[in-house]
Amino acid sequence: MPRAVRERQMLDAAVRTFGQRGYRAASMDEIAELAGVSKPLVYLYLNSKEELFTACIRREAAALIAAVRDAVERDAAEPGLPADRQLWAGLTAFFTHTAEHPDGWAVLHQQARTHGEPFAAEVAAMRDEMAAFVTGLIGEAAREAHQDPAFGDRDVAGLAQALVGAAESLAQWANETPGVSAKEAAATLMNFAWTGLGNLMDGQRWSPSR
Amino acid sequence: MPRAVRERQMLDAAVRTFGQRGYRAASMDEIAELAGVSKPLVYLYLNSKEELFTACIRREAAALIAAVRDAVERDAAEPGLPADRQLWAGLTAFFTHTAEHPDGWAVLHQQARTHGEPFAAEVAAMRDEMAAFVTGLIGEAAREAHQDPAFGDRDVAGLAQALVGAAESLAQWANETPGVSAKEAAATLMNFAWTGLGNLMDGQRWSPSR
Amino acid sequence: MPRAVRERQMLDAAVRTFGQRGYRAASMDEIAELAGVSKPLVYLYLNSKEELFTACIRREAAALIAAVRDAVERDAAEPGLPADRQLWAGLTAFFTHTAEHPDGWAVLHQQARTHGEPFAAEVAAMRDEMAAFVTGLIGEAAREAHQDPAFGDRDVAGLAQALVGAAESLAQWANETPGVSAKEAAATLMNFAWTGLGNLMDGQRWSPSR
Amino acid sequence: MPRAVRERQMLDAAVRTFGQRGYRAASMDEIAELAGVSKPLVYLYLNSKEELFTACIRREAAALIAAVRDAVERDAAEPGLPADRQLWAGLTAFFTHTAEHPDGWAVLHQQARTHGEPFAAEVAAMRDEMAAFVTGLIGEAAREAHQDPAFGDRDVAGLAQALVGAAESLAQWANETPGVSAKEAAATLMNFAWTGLGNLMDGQRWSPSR
DNA sequence: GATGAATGAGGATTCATTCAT
DNA sequence: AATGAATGAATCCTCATTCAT
Repeated sequence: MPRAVRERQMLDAAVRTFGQRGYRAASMDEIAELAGVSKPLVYLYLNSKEELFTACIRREAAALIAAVRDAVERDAAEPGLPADRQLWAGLTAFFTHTAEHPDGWAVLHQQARTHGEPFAAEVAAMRDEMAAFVTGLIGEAAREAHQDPAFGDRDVAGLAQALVGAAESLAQWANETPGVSAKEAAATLMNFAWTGLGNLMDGQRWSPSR
Repeated sequence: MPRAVRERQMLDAAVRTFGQRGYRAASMDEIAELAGVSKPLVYLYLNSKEELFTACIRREAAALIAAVRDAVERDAAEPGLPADRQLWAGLTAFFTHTAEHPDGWAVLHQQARTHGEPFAAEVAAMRDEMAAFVTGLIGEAAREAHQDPAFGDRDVAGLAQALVGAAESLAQWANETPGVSAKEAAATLMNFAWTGLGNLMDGQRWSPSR
Repeated sequence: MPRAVRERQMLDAAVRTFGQRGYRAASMDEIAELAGVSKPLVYLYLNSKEELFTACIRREAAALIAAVRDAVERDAAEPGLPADRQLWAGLTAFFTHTAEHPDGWAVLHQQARTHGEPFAAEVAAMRDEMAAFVTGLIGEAAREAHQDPAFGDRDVAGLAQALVGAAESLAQWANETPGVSAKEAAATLMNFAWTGLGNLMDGQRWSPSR
Repeated sequence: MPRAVRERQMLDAAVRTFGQRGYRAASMDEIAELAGVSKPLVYLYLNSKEELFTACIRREAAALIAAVRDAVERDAAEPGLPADRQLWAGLTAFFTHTAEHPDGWAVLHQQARTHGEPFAAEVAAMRDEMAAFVTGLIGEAAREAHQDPAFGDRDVAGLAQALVGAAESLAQWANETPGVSAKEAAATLMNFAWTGLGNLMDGQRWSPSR
């Protein structure tokens, strides 16, 4: 059996195990058994638990980003579509992908961020890529609209954080609540966020002093 | 030394260790040493790692909820304040508390949700209490504004979920990013969400078909 | 509360715990709690787990011997009763006492013999007393009947062992089998053993060469 | 070194340790060291202390039963031998085997019965097999001899229990008392029991009323 | 290319025992 | 006379990791 195939089997098994058990609770024994190979082979191909976990993070992050990017680009191919339609397409792809790959999503969202520096950096890279992506959709407009030079990168990053957090929370809620579809979750999020984002793009800001 | 004091020391040490290392990686040895007591004493008072972790979750959740509730109630004492001011007060308190207790927040947000049923339920209870709280602030108004009877409990619940999720994500981001204050995080979230909520209350909804 | 009473409560608790859990599995904590006192008091009165266990063995052994001896002596008060009637009385008392004090019996029969020298010696002392007692009933006669000087102490001890072993086995069987009374067990044992003993007293011996 | 060999070494060490120290007092560390392997290997092959102990019980019980059965069958091959000769052969084999494997016998007789349900059941099975075996030797004859229909299965079972109990107790005694041979123990038991059994088979019964 | 065999290190949990009061 | 508070030392068990083949 060619190496590439074996390696994919191992990563599949690892993602599933890490996603369900967590990094520490997942044992190399279980992963090897689930992959249908012997433990030394796992070490031969992937060197250590840490590297294996890192490989999982990278693969799942790339897959998620690709899914979102593809959807948006497919959408953007049609000319003249407004930004909200593109965001909608991306969110729908996000909710769909995470619903279809719950273990991969768990690895990224729950496990990777919870275990020290080697892994947090990997996820940070993905988050940056996502943020850059979102920035591409809303950032330019927002920054331009705001004459206020204080509205900078950090503000955009904060918005992206809020959007992702809301999306994650909704994804979990949608999974737990019977009858809530990915589309419905995406619509709820758009309802929640879009007008706010739009106002921001128009230069309006909320402030405690009214 | 009286039992109550020792117990508090242990919980402090446990929250710190769990928050930094994670549930599995935290060792009872380290917790005991940090608390300045012997391991058997930890077991005598808190029975097991699981119960110790649960006790941490409960204490931190109660403290967080109390902080938010107190802020809102202190604010509500002043008559005639609009709903957005109350939400702003609650959010500021939330971000302030999580910034001041980063380990406690890590326990609630990252660790507790990542480790199976005994703990997830504890956090879910807190989250529900939070959501119910938010619902109390925005629910009535939203429901009245919408003549559309299809806008029901589930929509309100979805919005609350999105708001809480966004807040949690921002809190995490604020903790990790140097120089982001609680007020700034709260403002970001208000910017992000409030106008959208306001529009919803006025009966406007976003839909993919424009 | 006077010391003697407290001490009895502790021994009661200890016998029950040792009998049900075994020497190693029984914890001083459980014994102290069952006795309704604090652990240091147990140590103040009985010094150590070993000494506590020894005290249990001594008390239970004395009680069992007393029960059997009393029954036989009460019987022997009536003049002219044959040896088998006395043995019958003793066996019945034995089965009755062990049935009424299962934990005490477990301590003597199962626990004490299973745990090294300090305790085995105690039980050996009781066994010797029992054997001497049985010897008093059957030994003299047997030894006299056997002109063969090779029939000595060890033969009598062997017979006592066999008798006690059969009795123990029957006691357990009687406890486990519904509807088997102490009297029935005693009768079965007499049936099993008495004629053999009688023959021995008459100088007959079985031998493989017929 | 092949697995089967290692496993036998471990069982040997375990039987010795359990037999001498008792189930609770025996430590996996000691067993592993005595077997000349590391502790994890013991767990890899035998899973847990409980399963290791169960494996010991099963192996020793099977060996003992096989020894007795072989002896009787070897004896029965010679035609025309009476029942007492077969019983004699079985008892001699029993005492010989227990004398040669004192730790195995201690495991079966003392340890296994003293420690709760998982183990007691294993020994009960062996004991039942033994009893059934004895019943096969004496049962038919006894039942036929007794016209009294009240002499039923339970009586035979009781006798078998008594015989097995006496044999076990004598084996223990023979092991502990220097200079007592297997043949001597067997002879003592035959002396003790056989004539009684014979009388029973002839329809005679002892009763307290003479 | 693949594995059966093996282990050093560490982690949760329990227990007999003591002291200061 | 009695106890609340505290611990050193084991004990069971698991896991990431490595060789020899």
